[in-house]
Amino acid sequence: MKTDPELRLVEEHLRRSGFRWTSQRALIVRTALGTHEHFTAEQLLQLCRRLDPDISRATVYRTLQVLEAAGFVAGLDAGSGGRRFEHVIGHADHEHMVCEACGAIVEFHEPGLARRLLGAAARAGFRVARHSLRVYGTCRDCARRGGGP
Amino acid sequence: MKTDPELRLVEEHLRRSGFRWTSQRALIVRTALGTHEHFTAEQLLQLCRRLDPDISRATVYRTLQVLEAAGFVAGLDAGSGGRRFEHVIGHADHEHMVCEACGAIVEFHEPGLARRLLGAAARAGFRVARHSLRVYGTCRDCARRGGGP
DNA sequence: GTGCGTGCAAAATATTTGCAACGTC
DNA sequence: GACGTTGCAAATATTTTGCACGCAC
Repeated sequence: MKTDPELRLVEEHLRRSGFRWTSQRALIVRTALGTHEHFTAEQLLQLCRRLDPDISRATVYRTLQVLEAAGFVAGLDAGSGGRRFEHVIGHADHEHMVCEACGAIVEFHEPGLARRLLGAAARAGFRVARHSLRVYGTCRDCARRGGGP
Repeated sequence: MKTDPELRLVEEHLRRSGFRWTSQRALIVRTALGTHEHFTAEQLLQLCRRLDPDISRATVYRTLQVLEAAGFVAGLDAGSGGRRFEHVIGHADHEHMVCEACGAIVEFHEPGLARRLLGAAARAGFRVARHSLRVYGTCRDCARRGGGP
């Protein structure tokens, strides 16, 4: 099995924070990290169950809380159908475009944006922990198909 | 009662879109616009009930769906305890810094940001309608007082 | 008058919690 | 061995829906 440095990073951090590292948590974290899409708690549960059919829904929810508090996972703007999550590691410095026609979420990278935010914040005496940028509109396909607004 | 131009704007738009303008919708929109920051559906319901104790939870939910589709209200990253919403009107061309220690919300303006977003989006074939940028961290006062993270 | 919108209550979803057993430190 | 974690099931919380009636258009 691939030794995933990101997995190690999470393990390291959780241990240092006084959390225990269990096979369930490893599975959940590995699954979350390996999921490129944005997922709901339920979807993550189903993915995990492919490898461990006995894992409990409650464990997934509880682990997501831990991971969110630790900053390894972040909640997204949810339409209906439950909260969406994404893992944060390795996703540094990217933003999200949300297509309002088809619901697709496209990631994009805007170089230097983070630096400029830090600069603007520093001028206001603000210490930045993280940020959330979301661009709403119409994606290429929907614009072509429907014409859009 | 104050004639709220933003309220008029919403009414105008909804009417034009074929929705009916009812006393309940007026109350919900007025309340949402008058609410400073994020609220859950339940909180909005309680606020509305101070003025109309008979308004139904379902009506608030249904109206929120309409307002969200129309772009007057947007879903936020939800912690636990249900989706959070915020109203969108009047938020043009400035961004928000949110202090996680005291809850203060500081607005700031980052010149050229909108232009760069449009550029990045255009490269991806994305047509931008609006965006939402939120910077989370510690404000000057809280950093000085508590030290922060 | 024609429907959309509303209220109510019930249904469907989503999330949290109590507790005994279990596994990590 | 102590104590955080897990699974299960039940409890809560949140959101949606069916239906009869009322109101905006």
